[in-house]
Order: sequence, then C-alpha cells, then structure tokens
Amino acid sequence: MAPQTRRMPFPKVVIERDSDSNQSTSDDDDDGEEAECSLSESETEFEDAAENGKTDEVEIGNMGMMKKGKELLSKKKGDVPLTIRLQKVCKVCKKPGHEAGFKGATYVDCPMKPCFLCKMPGHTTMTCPHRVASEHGVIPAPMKNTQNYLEYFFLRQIRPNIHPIKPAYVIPDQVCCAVIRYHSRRVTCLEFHPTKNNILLSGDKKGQIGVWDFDKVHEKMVYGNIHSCIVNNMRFNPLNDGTIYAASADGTISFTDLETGISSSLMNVNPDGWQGPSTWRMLYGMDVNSEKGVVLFADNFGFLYMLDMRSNNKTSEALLIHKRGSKVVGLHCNPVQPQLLLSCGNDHFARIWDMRKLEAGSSLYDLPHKRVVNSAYFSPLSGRKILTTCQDNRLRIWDSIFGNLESPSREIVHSHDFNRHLTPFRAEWDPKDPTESLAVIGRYISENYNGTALHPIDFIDITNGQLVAEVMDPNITTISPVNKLHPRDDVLATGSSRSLFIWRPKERSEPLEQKDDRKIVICQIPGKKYKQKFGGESDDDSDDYGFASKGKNIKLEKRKAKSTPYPRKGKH
DNA sequence: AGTGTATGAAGCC
DNA sequence: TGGCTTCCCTACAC
Repeated sequence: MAPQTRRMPFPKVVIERDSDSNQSTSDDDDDGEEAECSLSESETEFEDAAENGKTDEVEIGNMGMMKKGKELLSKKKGDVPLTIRLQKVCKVCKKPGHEAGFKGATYVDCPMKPCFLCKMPGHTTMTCPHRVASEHGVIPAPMKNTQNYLEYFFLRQIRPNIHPIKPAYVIPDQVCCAVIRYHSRRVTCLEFHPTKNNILLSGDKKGQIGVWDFDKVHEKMVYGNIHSCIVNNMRFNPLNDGTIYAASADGTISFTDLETGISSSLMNVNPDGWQGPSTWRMLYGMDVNSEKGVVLFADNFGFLYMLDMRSNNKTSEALLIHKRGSKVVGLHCNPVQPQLLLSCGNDHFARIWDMRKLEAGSSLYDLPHKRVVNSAYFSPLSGRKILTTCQDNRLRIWDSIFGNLESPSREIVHSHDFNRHLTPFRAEWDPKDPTESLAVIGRYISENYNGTALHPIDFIDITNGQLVAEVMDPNITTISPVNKLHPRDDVLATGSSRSLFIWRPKERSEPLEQKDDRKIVICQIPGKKYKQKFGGESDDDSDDYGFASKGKNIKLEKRKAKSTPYPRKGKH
C-alpha cells in the first residue's frame, strides 16, 4: 500500500511578532511545526485573522499554549492563511501591552493589580502615596485621658521608666559578623540571651535550634534533635537562663539545657499520634510569665495551654481563645501588668486577656484587623502600647491599652506581604528605646541599589510613621523577615533565609577591611558542593560548619545607595 | 537559564 | 463547611 499523502495542505501560517518582542525569526515562516515551537517559547497572545478580516483574540498562558495552539490550528485546517501574532503578555494579569517583573534589579508592577504596597487600586508601588508621604498615620494618635483607677496605678508604677525627651536613635546599620547557611532551612525565630550579651538563639523550619556566640563567631552549635519540624517561638527560662523553652509545629513544648543540649518534651498536644492533617495540633505562640510561674503556648486550633514552670504540670485545660480552628501565632505577657496577656492569630484579631479570669470569650478587648495578625507585642518598658503586624501590609499601634481600643491610634503602611515560602514578618520593639517609639521590621519589596535588588530592614518611628532608617548590605540579597534588637547593646540580629547576621552601628565598628576573616563563617552541609553567593565555588567539606578559608571570604563592599526606597519630603 | 518544589491563606463554589 | 484553585518581588537545588 502506498503511503497516504496529505490531501489537504497545511494552512499557511503567518507569524507576526510584537514590535517590542525580543528576537524575530522569519516573519512569513509557513512551517506549522516551527510555529508551534515558537509558540511554546514565551507567553503570547494568539490573534487569528480569519478570512473575513474579523479578529479572534485568544489569550493563552504558557502551559496551555501548545494544546490551545494545536486546537486552533486544526480548526483552521484548510482555511485561508492563519496569522498568529506573537505578543508578549503580562505574567501577572495575562494581558498584553505591558509587562510586570524584574527589569534588571528594579521590579515593575502590573498596573492592572492593586498597589503592592498599600493594596489600593489605581496606582502602583512606584507612585504609591505612602511611598512619598512623610508619615503614614491614617488616624492621628489621640491621647486618651481615661483617669480610671487602673490607669492611675499603672502610671504610678511606670512613671520612673518613661523618658520625657526622645533621644537620638542609634541604628545598627553595618553587618559586623554573620553565619552563612548556618541553618539547613530558613530561620523562623531569634532570641538574645537575657544575661550573656553575645549569645543568640535561632530556630528554624526544620526544628533545629542554633546557639551562636557572635563575638567569637566560630563558637556555634546546632541542636537537631529537639524538634522534628518548625520552631515557632523560643523563650529563656526566667529561673535559669541556661535553659530554654521552645514551641514547635511538631506539637511539643521542649525544655533544653543549652550547655549539654539535653532536652525534654514538657508537653505533647498530640498524645494519640498522627491521625491525619485535620487533627494534628501544632504549637505556635508562646511566652513565659515569670510572675505567675507559667509557660503559655497556643495551637493551630485556637487553644491556649499553660504549664507550671516548677512542676511542669499543666495548670488548666486547653482554653479556646481565638476562633475555633484558627492558628494562634502570638502570645505576649505584659511586662508591667503580669495579669495582662495579649494573643493574636489567623482569625484576624489580637485579643487582650486578664489572666485571673481566663475563660473562652472573656477577652477584655478584641483588636480587629483586616487580615491575619502575624504578631502583637506590648511595648517593652511600660507595656502601655501595642504594636501589631498584619498581613494587610500595615503596622498598627494602640497608644494606650486603657484608652478606646475600638480602632488603632495609628496605622502605618509598610511592605511586609505574606508569602508562603517566607517566615512571617513581625515588627519588633526596640527594648532599649525609653520612649517606646522605635520598631524594626524587614521589608518585602526590593529596591535597586546600584544594580542589585536588595530588601532592606526598616526602622520606623511608630509615633509618626516615619522611616528612621533602612539598613541593607550588598551581600544580603534575600528577604530578612526575622529581626531582633538586642535588649542592652546597640545590636541587631537578622535571620535571612538560612543565614544569620549581626549588625552594629557603623561609627562604632572597626573598618571591615581590617577585620579577622573569621568574622564571617560559611556553613555548609557536608559533602555538598555549593555556589557561594559571595565569591566563587566552595568545596570545603571538612567540617559540618567549617570556616570560610582566607580568600574565599565574603567581601563586604561599601554600599552606595542610589535612591531612597521611601523618599520622604523632609529629612529622616 | 530554566525548572521543580517546599509551602499558606484567601476566595470561590 | 470542605475541597479546590490561585497567587505579585522566594530560595535554592539540580
């Protein structure tokens, strides 16, 4: 039998490319296969010019491209020439005429979407009014004078701690030491030692807990057998600062001796083991109340638990404090009033509780938010203010916890978007600021700094919304959602991806060029070759957490910020 | 350089 | 309520 030949010739295909598309092949290529091939290369828009001149527009994403293309071609088999115009579409909204994404180190927003910073429609991040305003307060901070008894006693108690004059802020703006790839998964929480100034604790997504002496730099330890997955919060034991508590999504509260690494599980909220994801309890928020001698922690079903710190027995049954089935991600005890507890979670609320009468639904105040509340903290000295970080890209401040709590006294628009691959951002108070007005938080959106997209860490004056400082380092190209200011020293600790960084004020640091190489330690998983971000390939697998050898050390170049990400009207 | 994948909240039906 | 899909700047390994 003679081979069958194609009776109907394949339709003539004319490919027209968008004028600003990259390379252009022969415009009048009539090879069908070639057309399909080209179509799969990039996101394009089909335009099918039919015989009567009527135009059929079909928008196709890159995945459905081939299939749709074939359908289209087969439909048109035998028809007059098929014109396929290759036109670039925006990867965000799939519409032609514009493109979103990185242009070099600058990110261009899709104009069809709401502003990535303030979430309002009609403009992009570049032109967002919150980028150019000198302050962001949507509601002025009112000084509420409630003059109730509680307020009176409260003020008497804290008055000596309140500074009348705001001192100049000291900003730790230069990286002085770092451990690169210290953790094997991203860092989730940080904690400074309450008495030893140079000890930093870090928890990660894998369940490991690191203990790092950042003055000696190379003195570091990672405990990998304490938890089996994400460490959500850690606290030092107020009765013995050589021991810590940690809450993990493995459903346990651990108690660990930092010297020996010996750890015990104080409580397991999944006593029956794994019964499927719908019943598995994970622990998120945690705090210790030294006055009451209890460890408080909460799970992903809305429940609060309490353990007596001396007996390690639970002091009460689990108590529903947030919407049933929602995560309670943060707990904080008031530093001055031990009866007051602050919680926050995925039900879009932060709640204030009186620990003397804790029962479901008995919260003193419910502070509403538009999205999940990542964190809620009382101010560190007076405990009178509350700072929350919400996934709606806003920081909120309640100036007086005894005032009108129906609405925050201030909202500050700030880029700290939720991203499932990042540890949630949490704005943290500066515990050293006597005026309780300085907060630190990492920034999600990047800025083009001399050709590199960097994500700075912002210092914000929460009394007026002003950006006091933004710190960045050319070597930290990853987002830094985890930040903690030292309780006594002018030191900032940053967790960015798997690495840790310690910042100090520039004027107090010795020039980096003269520094000991070992100020920066590169860690790696044994046997793995990996590309260093900072200077070539490393195959040093002599040590689990080996030092960077001389010459391979990270080069910290002096940064030259070309532009200010949040240009202000005045000086900041 | 290109791709797969870890993964969480929101919104829809 | 539950199951499904979508999602805008990730980080990193291969």
